[in-house]
Amino acid sequence: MPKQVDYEERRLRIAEAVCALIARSGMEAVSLRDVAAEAEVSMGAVQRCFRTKEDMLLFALEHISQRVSERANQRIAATSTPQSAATLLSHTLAELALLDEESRDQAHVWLAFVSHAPSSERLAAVLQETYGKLHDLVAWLIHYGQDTQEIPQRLDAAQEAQTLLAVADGLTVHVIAGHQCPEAASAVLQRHVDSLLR
Amino acid sequence: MPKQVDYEERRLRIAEAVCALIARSGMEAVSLRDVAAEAEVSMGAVQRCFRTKEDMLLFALEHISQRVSERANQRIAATSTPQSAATLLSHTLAELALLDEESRDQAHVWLAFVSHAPSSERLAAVLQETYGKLHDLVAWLIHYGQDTQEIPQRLDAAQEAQTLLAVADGLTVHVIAGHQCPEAASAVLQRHVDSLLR
DNA sequence: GCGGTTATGATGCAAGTGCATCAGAAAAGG
DNA sequence: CCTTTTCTGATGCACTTGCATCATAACCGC
Repeated sequence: MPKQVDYEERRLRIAEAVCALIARSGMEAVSLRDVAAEAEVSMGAVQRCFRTKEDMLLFALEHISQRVSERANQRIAATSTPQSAATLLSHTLAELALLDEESRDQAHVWLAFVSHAPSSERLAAVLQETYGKLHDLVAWLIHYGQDTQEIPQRLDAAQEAQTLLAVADGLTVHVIAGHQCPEAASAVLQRHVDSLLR
Repeated sequence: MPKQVDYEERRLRIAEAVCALIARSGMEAVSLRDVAAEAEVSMGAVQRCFRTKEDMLLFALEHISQRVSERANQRIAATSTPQSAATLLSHTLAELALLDEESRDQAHVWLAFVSHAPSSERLAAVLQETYGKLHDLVAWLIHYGQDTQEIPQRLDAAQEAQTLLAVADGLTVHVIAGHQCPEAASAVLQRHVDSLLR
């Protein structure tokens, strides 16, 4: 039996390289050569992992989608010390808004993919699915808050989730566009969550 | 005196072509040749109008920034039949969210520029300025609503303006990403404006 | 007309693109 | 050892890119 290679690991490594490149210099700066250099593999290796460039981008998007979702989910599951539903909600949303320094790259990448969704049906499908999951997550958190009496029953969880997600994404846009600093965005988000309570 | 040409008009024509291309197939599909073809001028003409490609993109961004701002401002100024501050606010925001069919292209273009702002300081500057204007506009509208007693005095106009803008932009993102249809987004926006009244 | 100025668009060019190809390296079984 | 099979990375290729060049065309005051 001949040489065997862990393709999954390499794919991940390449996906990370793609994200780093997008974050650093935008999506149109992503070429197979640059990706290979960034991932410190040869171009041939990249081509072996992904049949086409689009496949590669798609995988990278799936990768960061998964990372974002997972991070939010863990934040909830790993709540050892039981927190109030309100803080859980606001922390989760702050995470989803990708405001902190170390998520900045992911925010760039995410936005880059959104803005290219109209030109690629496959990208659009992944985005749609991820947004669906995030919506369900936020809606669930609101329901939870209603169960603990922190959030008024009269509110429609699904509708409020849409608004909350929109606020989070809008703030991401504002930060990337330089219209707001992350701290101000964080405050706006917090204020809006607070307005749901009471 | 030799041939004279209306450069301003041609620049606008080219800017429109750039926007059409971005909307149709994304920002990395914008090449000087394609722009020239779309604008139905020769490549030489494009090069004469803009020293570099970046200059061209910058002009295109300024163009649509101006269009969006102007449209919102006109909506307000041209209110012959005096409307309630509330409907004025919600209509203006619906316009800013670029939800209707004919603004869809502008939404794509806007988002494309935002996602490239990190790689170009000049683009970022234009975006920042435009966002500043839009914020002031929305804040003014809220103040106006407070003057007419439609919006509670206790609300901080500047803060609510940030949130409203974020909701609008977030919904734009959601529509482009295919997570919501324009009608649903419109409803979310309307609901959030309503929550400010009362 | 004519001269002088400006605009035009075809062409050239070097660099970069995604993808295909293929001689050879590497590894594991015989 | 050698064979067999997988993997590698350099190279080639056709194409596109942004930008520079320049002979020619278009124009207007004279």
